Amino acid sequence: MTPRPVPRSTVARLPIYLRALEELTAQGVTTTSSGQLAELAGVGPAQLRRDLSFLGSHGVRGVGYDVEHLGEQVATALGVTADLAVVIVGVGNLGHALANYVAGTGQGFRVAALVDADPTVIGTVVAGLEVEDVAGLEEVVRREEATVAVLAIPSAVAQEVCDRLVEAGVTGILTFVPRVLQVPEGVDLRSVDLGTELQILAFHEQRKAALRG
Amino acid sequence: MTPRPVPRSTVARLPIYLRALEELTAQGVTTTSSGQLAELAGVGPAQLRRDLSFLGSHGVRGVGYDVEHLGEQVATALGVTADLAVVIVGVGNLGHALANYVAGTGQGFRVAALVDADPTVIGTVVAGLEVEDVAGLEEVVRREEATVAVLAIPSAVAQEVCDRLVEAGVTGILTFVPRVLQVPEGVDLRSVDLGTELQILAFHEQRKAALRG
DNA sequence: TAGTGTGAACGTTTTCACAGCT
DNA sequence: AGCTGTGAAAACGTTCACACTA
Repeated sequence: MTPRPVPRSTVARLPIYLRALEELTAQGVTTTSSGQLAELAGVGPAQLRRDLSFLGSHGVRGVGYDVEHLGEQVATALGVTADLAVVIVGVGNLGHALANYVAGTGQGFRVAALVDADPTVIGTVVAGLEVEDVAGLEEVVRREEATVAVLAIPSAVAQEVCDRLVEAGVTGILTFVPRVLQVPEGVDLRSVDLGTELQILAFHEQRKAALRG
Repeated sequence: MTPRPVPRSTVARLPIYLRALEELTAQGVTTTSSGQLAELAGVGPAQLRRDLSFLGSHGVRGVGYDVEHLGEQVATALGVTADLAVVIVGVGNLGHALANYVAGTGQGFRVAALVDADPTVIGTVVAGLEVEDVAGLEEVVRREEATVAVLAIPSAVAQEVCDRLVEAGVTGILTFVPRVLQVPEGVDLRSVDLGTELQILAFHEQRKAALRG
């Protein structure tokens, strides 16, 4: 056993492999190969084997991988074996969609609480949970022992809410706010921004247009 | 002038720089430095200078960068100077949020059309636009001369809709569907998946827990 | 024989450190 | 004097190609 550190780029692909393995399980497939799995994941076979090698040797030469066993290994590596409590801050359209997504497909997660600042939203029930007042954010985080939060709130209040979450004990934040947030060492921040994604597409559209134009 | 190819990783950061430059403009700042801009963007000064160097030399040694001029250069490089038509497919909570986002902050984009399959949604007005029937997807794409589409629909129909979009002339797709999509050469696909993002956070949470536990 | 696991080659991205310009 | 722009070095990531083994 050689517990090498798993590279960032590999970690980013593990969830895709896990989904592919779940699909295969659902189809009743019990054994797979790096070729098949790579195809499903949209990567090269060599890359897939290299990625999996960081989790240890779980394949059988000449045969392939046991779908169920490999699925367990990937899930264990990702740390999605026990449900992680997630607090969603901001229950507009986006927060609403996120809450339903996590509540629905929640493999490895559960929506621990929903929080908003809008009095017309507080008290309503979304994804089976009553929306609570952001004023009690710290209590909610401590009550649920949540370490992960999702931010779907206006830019203007994002840094303040982020600071309060960290102060209350959150160490992982997924933000949909189009703004750079500052977090202390030891807190992981992942940012998803529609504007950024569209602008990257715009760049490639321009390049393609230039080649023709 | 040396029009070197802009690396992928640099392209991914340009939108962040553009936002930072717009913030500075809003604050009335006319000149900035790699140090200040890097701070706002959350990257190192050397990385920022290297990134900007791919767009040509626009800084002044000993002084810094002209905020307005640099903003124009970055916008031009990204291809967000003229509004790009975007079709949003799927107007559930997520599609709704995306439509409002693009319609609101739309620097470089405009929502050309909204499309859905649900009869109770078709005909309703969202973000100032009437939702159209997905049955007429191809006509909508051609009518608006849209080259970019956003997918916020159920997994089961995603590949089919994707194929139809490509067939109709779309060459850039941003998908929020948790599934690997196949697109032909020449079509750019960017994927955003909440489940993947949360699982990456779970990985880091586990690592931190292991260091303490 | 078929398919894994991995050393080695290759390509990309980041960082350093400083020459060069204003 | 101060900040940019960039060679050179280091770090990181991907792909190749094949030895190895069930």
